[in-house]
Amino acid sequence: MVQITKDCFSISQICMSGQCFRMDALEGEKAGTVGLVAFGNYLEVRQNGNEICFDCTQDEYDAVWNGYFDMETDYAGIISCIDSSDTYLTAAAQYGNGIRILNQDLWEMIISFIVSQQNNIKRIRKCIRLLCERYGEKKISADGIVFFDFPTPRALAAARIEDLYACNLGYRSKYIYETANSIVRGDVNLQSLWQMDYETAKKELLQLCGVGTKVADCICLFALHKTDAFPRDTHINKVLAARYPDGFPFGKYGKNSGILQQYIFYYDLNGMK
DNA sequence: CATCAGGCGAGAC
DNA sequence: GTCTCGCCTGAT
Repeated sequence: MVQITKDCFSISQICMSGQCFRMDALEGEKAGTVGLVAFGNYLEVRQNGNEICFDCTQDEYDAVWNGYFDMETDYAGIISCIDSSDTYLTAAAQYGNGIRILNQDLWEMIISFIVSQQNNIKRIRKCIRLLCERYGEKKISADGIVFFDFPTPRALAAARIEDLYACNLGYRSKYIYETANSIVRGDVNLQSLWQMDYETAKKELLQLCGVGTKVADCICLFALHKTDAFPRDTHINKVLAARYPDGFPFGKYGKNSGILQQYIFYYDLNGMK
C-alpha cells in the first residue's frame, strides 16, 4: 500500500478522460475504487481528496506507477501558463485539472487507437477486452484477481482475420492484422521511436496500416509522451471551429499543447458545451 | 429508419 | 496535393 498526497490528480478524471481503455470504476464492495491493467500489472487505486492510495508495494509503485501516472510533472504550473483572457481554455483546464497524460505502453496504444477510429468509447473498451482475453497472457495478481495482459505483436500477427472480426473490430480487423505483421517483420522499429522528435516519430507511425494523422498523434501523446502532439478528433475539430476560428495558439503553448488538448477533449465530452 | 462514434485507405482528379 | 466515398457495428 502506497499513500501519496498530490494536487492536480484525479483518478476518476483520468479514468474518464479516454486515453486508457483498460481502466474502470469498480462496483459493489469496491465502489469508489478504480482498477486498471498496464505493463502486465493489475492495480487498484482509490482517492479521498488529495490523498491517493495505490494498492501495491513501494517497489512496484516506484518501478511502474509513478512513471505511468506522470507523477513528477507539475500540472498546476502548466495550467497557470494558460492565457487568462482565453476564458474557454481556462474553464476547460479548471474542469479537468486532475487529468494527467499517462505514459502507456507503445504497442498497446498503437492497437488501441486503431480500434478507436470511427468508434465509441464503450465499444472500444469491449474490443480491447476481447483482444486481451483471447490473445493476451492470463495472469493472477497478488490479491488473486485474474486479469489478461495486452497481447504481444506476435500473438496478434498470428491471429486469423476472421477471428479478429469476432472481437467486434469490424473493418479494423485487417488494420490490426497488417500492423501486427509489419511490427513482427520489423518494418517499423518501435524502440527507435523514443529518440525521435514528435514530427519524425509521427511520420514513422503513419507507415502502419490503419494509422492516420489522428491515431498517430494519439500514439505520440499517450505512449511516447510527445506533448506537442495535438490529436484532432471530431470533438476537438468542433471546438476549434467554434472557439478558435483563427487557429489554436500552438506558438504560445508549444510542448504543452497536447496536455491542453486533453482538457479541451474532456471538457467537451463530459463537461459544459 | 437515419445518423453518428475520438478516421482511414483507396481512388479520382 | 486535395477531395470524396465506403466501411463494421452498436447506440440513440
